[in-house]
Amino acid sequence: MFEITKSEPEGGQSGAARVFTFFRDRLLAGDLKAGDRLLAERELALALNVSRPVLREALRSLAILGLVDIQHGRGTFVRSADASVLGQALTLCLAPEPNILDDVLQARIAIECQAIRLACERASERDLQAIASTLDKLVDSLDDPERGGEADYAFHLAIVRASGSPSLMKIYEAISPLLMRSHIERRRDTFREPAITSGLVDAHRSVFLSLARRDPDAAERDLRDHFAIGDDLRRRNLISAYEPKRKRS
Amino acid sequence: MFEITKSEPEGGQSGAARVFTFFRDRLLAGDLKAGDRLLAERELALALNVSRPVLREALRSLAILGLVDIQHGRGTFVRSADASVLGQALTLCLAPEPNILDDVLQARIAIECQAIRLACERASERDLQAIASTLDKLVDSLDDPERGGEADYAFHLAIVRASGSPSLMKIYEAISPLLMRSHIERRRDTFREPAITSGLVDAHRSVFLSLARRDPDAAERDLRDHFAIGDDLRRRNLISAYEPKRKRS
DNA sequence: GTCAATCCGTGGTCAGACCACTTTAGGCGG
DNA sequence: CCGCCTAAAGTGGTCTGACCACGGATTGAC
Repeated sequence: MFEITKSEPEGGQSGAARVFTFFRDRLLAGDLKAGDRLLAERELALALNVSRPVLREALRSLAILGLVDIQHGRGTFVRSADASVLGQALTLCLAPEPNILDDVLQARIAIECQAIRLACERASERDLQAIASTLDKLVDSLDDPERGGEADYAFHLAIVRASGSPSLMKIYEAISPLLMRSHIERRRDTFREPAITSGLVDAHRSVFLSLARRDPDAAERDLRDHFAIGDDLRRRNLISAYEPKRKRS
Repeated sequence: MFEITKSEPEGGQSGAARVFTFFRDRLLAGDLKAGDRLLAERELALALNVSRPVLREALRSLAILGLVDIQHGRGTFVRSADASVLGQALTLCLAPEPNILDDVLQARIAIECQAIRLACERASERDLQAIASTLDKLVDSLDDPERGGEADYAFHLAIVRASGSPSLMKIYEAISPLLMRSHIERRRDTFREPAITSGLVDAHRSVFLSLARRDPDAAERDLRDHFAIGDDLRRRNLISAYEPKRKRS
């Protein structure tokens, strides 16, 4: 009669919360690997001593966090950790803040400046080639705003990847959705004059060269200059948008 | 006969997922503010045209993300955005990586170095006083490892707060749990000799002074030196632990 | 007036049934 | 013998209605 019913707290939680932490800890401990298939809901509910609705509450929560993938008619599978949920969580946390689309650039600068310092130490030849390759794409797509934006992002992402730091990488991925939105909103005002784009390539190239020369201080300085120019450009655009009288003013 | 039953996709999702996104979007849009109380589950289920279990799956997911607070016998309330869930998500994402406790320090350096640059521009007198206050606590608690650790963390947190950047702040809070674990693990090896602690105070003080002088380059340099010393210390400790023959070697 | 028991509204859980989707196994026709 | 097609089995998806557990307010007794 020592059944594990309500008489035992089991960690203080009960019901769905208990099942949720059960699976989460199994995930963290590595008992469940990506691709593993869970038992059917009915069997799991039986095994864990809860009803099916309760089990489903827990599974649904795990699914929201991207830890499992529930497929109708097929089963529930363990998923590898996903950075997209991080991005969503960050977006939710930052949502109430004003001007978040501008502020998130600060996080970007923070990550990239540290990443490029690490990259100067750690980047392999393969990493450098990958960055150089994105630089080529950037040059090729000067006249195409769409592809150009992608190439720009790819360049910076390649730098963060070259840092070899999972933490920096994950955080960078997490802020990417917000960065995208920020980028889109900025491009709405910036009409991308040719003079600017050519300077853009130069800026990227000098960042890359400093990195290839394994000079952390120079690389960070180039990167900061690059960001400062973008910032300045945005400011000037804002001014020129309001200084001459507008129709709806 | 144009009821909103299964004939209308309603965004492609159905059931719990639909309810979840419904509330999430309301949260993002600001229609629901922190502290607001939701309708009772039975009424909500009726209003949203779903059964109570389905509604509960959605609510439970929202609760996991820290967006609502479900209280037995009282009701369900909207919660203000919580960084703790961010920390958990980050921990989950980074869990499979090796040496994550060391690597997360890179993220810390990234955030703090950018934060202190911003703080040099933006910090108010009140911010500076807050930082100075934590510095005093640090001095007071030199002989108490527990309080000393807290004061140390408070000092760095105050700097990030003084940056006035919500993004940096949230990300710093997000990595805090991992930072704590990292700190604990490191202290397990570091026997905190008096000579070190005194140098620690000097390092913090010079960081603060450069910040108070509004000198971004000097402040970042001081900060990086501070981190480098800690890193070096850890390395040296590791070496001294393995260099003389150990029992279990 | 104070304290207690009671009642009501809330979330928490359960059981069983049925629906929808996917896969597979078997039968039927070629 | 091969291939297609249908039916069945297994899975998640949903619903219904009931009951339990907790918190607070109301009401009653002292």
